[in-house]
Amino acid sequence: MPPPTTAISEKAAEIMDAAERRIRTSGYQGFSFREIAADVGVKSSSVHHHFPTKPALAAAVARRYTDRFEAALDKAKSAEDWRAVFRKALVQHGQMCLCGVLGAESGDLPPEVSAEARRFFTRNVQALSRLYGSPSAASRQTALRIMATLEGAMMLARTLDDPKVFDEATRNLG
Amino acid sequence: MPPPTTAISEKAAEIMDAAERRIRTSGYQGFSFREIAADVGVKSSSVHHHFPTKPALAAAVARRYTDRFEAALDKAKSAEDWRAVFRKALVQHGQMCLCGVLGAESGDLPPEVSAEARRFFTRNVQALSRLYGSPSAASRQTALRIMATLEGAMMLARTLDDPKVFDEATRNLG
DNA sequence: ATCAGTCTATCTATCGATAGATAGAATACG
DNA sequence: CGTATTCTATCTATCGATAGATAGACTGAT
Repeated sequence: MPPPTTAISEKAAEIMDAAERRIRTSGYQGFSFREIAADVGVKSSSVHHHFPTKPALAAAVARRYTDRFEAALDKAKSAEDWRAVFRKALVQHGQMCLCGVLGAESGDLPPEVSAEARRFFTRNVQALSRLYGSPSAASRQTALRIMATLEGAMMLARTLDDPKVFDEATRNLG
Repeated sequence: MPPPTTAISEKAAEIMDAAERRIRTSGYQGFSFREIAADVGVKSSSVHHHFPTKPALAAAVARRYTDRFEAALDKAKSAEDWRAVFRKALVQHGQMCLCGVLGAESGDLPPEVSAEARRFFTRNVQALSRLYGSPSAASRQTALRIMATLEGAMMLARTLDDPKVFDEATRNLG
């Protein structure tokens, strides 16, 4: 038996990889089916075969990103652990948080895409606030502040093209 | 005499207003000369008359934004004052920080535009760090952290479509 | 008469999306 | 078994719309 029957084909996963890379670099408006197709070595019509529309592709990419992010945070016990996960996303790929990019242009995104960006932050703020005791205004405030600092630090580090900026901006988070 | 001879014409200013609004909503890739032209009631060729290229227009808008921002911060004496300026930009116009949007897509921006985004953050981090004593690693770290939190909070508030998120995320900044 | 500002008209390039064809693998049937 | 059918993935070709940009004519104020 081949690897346990996957929901999506290998080619579809390659397409999502390319789309994620492009979106995290240039934003939703900044990628095209033709570019993605060229990245994976097919024609744009083949990309449409796997993902009918641009919003559908972007939403699928965002959903997978959120899933992976939550998996990586599964064992996070402190703000420092969260910082490490964000740091890895920035340094390892040299790129912004996917949902941070989408959030920045959220004023003009197809509904299905902005919904995924919203979902990312809603769920992560909830998870983060659980580290700070029972649900309360105080724990939510702390979670929002930390999430804002992490996302802003990624954006600053990318804009100033210096990963050290992330480390400096996120010292003493908790 | 019309209002004291301005460097740029009134129409050029209108064009920059429209461009700023569009960029803050949709990002650099998300606005076009035709849209801007329609916004101010001219043809796209007239926009080209005032600003030869798209990068030139975006860079001019970013430069003006930085100038105005620094003017508004002229009398800022505390992190709380900074917070108020960012808050006004978010609530009054219901939009992201222009340079926050540009920063998010800074991986694929014309050089003259990403240079303006970089300039915004470089100058503001310097100014902010002056509030925290003589130049030092510590004052710079604090400035970077506060700037990251303010920008991230704007993005979160916009994505979650709730201005209160900004207030919660930026409580106890200093 | 000059000159800034606007217009019409047009160019080339690219966009997202669709149609129709084809090759090959998988599946179902007799 | 072998044959017929269906599915998957890709291709070529094309659609209408829109992108940024340019050339040249017109208008109106100084």
